[in-house]
Amino acid sequence: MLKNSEFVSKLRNSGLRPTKQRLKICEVLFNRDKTFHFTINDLAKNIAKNLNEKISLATIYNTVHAFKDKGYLKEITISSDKSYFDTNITKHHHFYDEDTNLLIDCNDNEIGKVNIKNNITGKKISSVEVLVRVASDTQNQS
Amino acid sequence: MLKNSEFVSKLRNSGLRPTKQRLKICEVLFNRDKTFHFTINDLAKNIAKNLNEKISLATIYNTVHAFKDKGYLKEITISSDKSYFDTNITKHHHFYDEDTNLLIDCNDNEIGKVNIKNNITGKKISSVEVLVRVASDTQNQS
DNA sequence: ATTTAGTTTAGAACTATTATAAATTAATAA
DNA sequence: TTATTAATTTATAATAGTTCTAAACTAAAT
Repeated sequence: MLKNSEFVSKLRNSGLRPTKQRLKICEVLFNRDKTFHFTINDLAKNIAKNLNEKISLATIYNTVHAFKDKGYLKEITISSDKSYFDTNITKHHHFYDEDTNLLIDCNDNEIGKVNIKNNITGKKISSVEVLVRVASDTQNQS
Repeated sequence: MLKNSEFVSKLRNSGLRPTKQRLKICEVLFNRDKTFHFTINDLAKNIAKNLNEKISLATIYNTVHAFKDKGYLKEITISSDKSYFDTNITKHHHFYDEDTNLLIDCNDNEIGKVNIKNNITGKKISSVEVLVRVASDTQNQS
């Protein structure tokens, strides 16, 4: 559990003013034991339900994007209509459960290092992401 | 170069009527030497530019989704606002060039087999996809 | 305390996609 | 063939998710 003052300096250090709204969103996102995967919609509902004061939807969008730009969140796109944010910003891969729509972090025990033998000439690799879609045995798979 | 009659049977075999519009879209998509990566927007512009008769945007959406459902196209989602379709429906991975916004197919010479050591209990893997984002050396990478 | 620049907000605007329902076309039956 | 039927196409409306706007507000600097 991070203290409020830690969020304040975290925000200040990245040139973001530690406003009431941003600090509340920090608490929701980062005061957790486990990685948190969420859509903007999830977050907005969570805030509406658990916080006394309301935060405007525009602010939620602005803040999530600001946090993403500053590297505090990673975006994981599952399909054109499902984009998740992840509080785990380390390099890692994901399982996506098609039955429950849940994203699950992988570690190196689960997916070995991806061996990239040839890169595009003149380019630098900026990220490597593996997405393993899973579904229950009985479902029809794509 | 596939013949028109081949598209007709391809469509009939999957329960889709071989309409004028669908056959035109087949030509645009499948009469190519190389894999074709496109967004709906790309395809709509391509059709508007190269075909004499117009095809309604709704039909383009319907057809691409029908082809995807029948397994003639694969969807590759890059980010929440960029979804590509791929005429290469074999299992393969992609490079995504962030400078040019181009998607490039990988083969096994470029990315080795992904080693999934532990799957989620009770689930079956429906797909494994690797996306390698690349950008020119001088750009700032994410 | 005053000023300045950044932030929040509600609601408008925009964009991509899907839905609707009438007109058209393909397939089937007579 | 022609008539019937069911699928498809179409323009447009509706929807949903996100971004924009500009006024009100707030944090930081003077």
